[in-house]
Amino acid sequence: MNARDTFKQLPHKTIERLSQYRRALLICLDNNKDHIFSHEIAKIQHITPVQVRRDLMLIGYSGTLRKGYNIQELIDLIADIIDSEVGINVGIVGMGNLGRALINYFSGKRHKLSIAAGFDVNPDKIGRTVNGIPCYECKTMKEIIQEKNIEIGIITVPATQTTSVAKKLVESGIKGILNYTPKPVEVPEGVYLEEYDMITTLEKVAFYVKMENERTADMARLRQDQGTAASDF
Amino acid sequence: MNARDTFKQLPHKTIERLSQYRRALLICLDNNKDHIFSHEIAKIQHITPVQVRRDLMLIGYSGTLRKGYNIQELIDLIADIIDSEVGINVGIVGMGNLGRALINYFSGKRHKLSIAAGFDVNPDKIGRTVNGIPCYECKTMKEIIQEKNIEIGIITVPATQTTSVAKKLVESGIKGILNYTPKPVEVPEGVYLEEYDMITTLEKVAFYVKMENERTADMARLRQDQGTAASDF
DNA sequence: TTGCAACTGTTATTAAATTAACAACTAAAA
DNA sequence: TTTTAGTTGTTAATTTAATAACAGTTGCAA
Repeated sequence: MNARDTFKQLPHKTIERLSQYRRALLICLDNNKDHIFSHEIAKIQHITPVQVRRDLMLIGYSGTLRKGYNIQELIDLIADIIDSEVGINVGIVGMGNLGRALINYFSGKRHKLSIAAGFDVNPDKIGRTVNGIPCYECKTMKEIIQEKNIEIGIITVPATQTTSVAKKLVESGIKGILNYTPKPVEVPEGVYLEEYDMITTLEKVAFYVKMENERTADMARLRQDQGTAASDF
Repeated sequence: MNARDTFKQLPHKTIERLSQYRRALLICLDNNKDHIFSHEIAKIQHITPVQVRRDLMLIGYSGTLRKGYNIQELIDLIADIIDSEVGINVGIVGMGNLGRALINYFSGKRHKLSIAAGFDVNPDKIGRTVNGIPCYECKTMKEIIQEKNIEIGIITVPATQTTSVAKKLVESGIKGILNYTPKPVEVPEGVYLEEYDMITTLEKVAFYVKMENERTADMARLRQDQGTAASDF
């Protein structure tokens, strides 16, 4: 099995972490560091050093015993694995607050992954640019996507429009969809789909905050009871 | 062990899915449905019916054999589990595109979880409201958070500000942080932290699109080779 | 009324992901 | 020179999550 086939079998979670490692490594590089230890990466990512070493083992990268991992080398290797050699173009459907946030946030960060177009139905937005990215009319989606060789579509429209936008993206020959709306979509075999709902994440945080609140309340009550019992003597 | 203690031990993934089930169920309720089958929920969420039934088993909910699950009952039960009885207030630090997107997207969706305040350093934003949510000066964060009993903070500032904002939130007594910036933060024990980086998700999609592209290219090459071989006869 | 198809609920199994354990090595300190 | 502290790399064990298997139930249709 060649290297490329090995990478195909990397655990999904490892793929996510590699992206995160690179993000952290790029920051370290800016700070003029040249080497980094597994426990340093681990601390940044809130995981264990073993996890880091295991991931790096899976991609076949070796560090130096007392110096750790060479940051530039590791960045390059991660790029070899997760980036597409030819580069991939991305389109954002929905140039509202979230669409614009993504563009501003993303632009120029990864040169193998570039946002090539935005789409909207609002005439005020069509024909203008956001951070250099042109906004097109939704009607022209198919032509633009094929013309600009866009392979990934990000959906940031109101939930009522999600289904029809997804349908249109699929018809345009898109290969991957990232859906940021709360309305789940269906895609045919061969189109990779990732959905993210911000409410779910917020509710998860709220749940664990609630748990913690109840735990501390229980403990306070327990202390109180013990206090009362003691004073009964 | 009482019901509440059981819920504490629910798998993390189940918690996330419960939130997603509710989201789907609320839509179904709007469509005047009153019952739903496990395979229907499963299809919406892109998971298996068994997974759904297992999750519902874990929360101790039973459906009817030929009718499926009562949607309203299930919504109420999920609310009992994941919502805080008293309600939880949320603050958003950073009223840029992403912060505003969250407010618009979220407002009024869950009555046990409400965004109570926004914070920014930009004088143009301070004192104004977005969708009814007032924007305060960052300097007053601690007072506002304590005054309004805000327990969760969402960070949507530029990455350069992430660390100092997180520090300030912790000092203000926040219980949970949701960090949407690409810069990881550190929090003390007892503060629940969730981080989400949009670039990671996009890179993941790009990776699997790349894989699929290579797979189809391989297959095309294979067909070509076979064709050549056949024509050699 | 009997059989069948379509569900649910639960246990058993498998798979994925994480963590633990530890050997091997290195550089610096004693 | 020897010891020690601190690393990496890897296998083994454990935990968590997902899937399979299937018994039990119901209502409809033959």
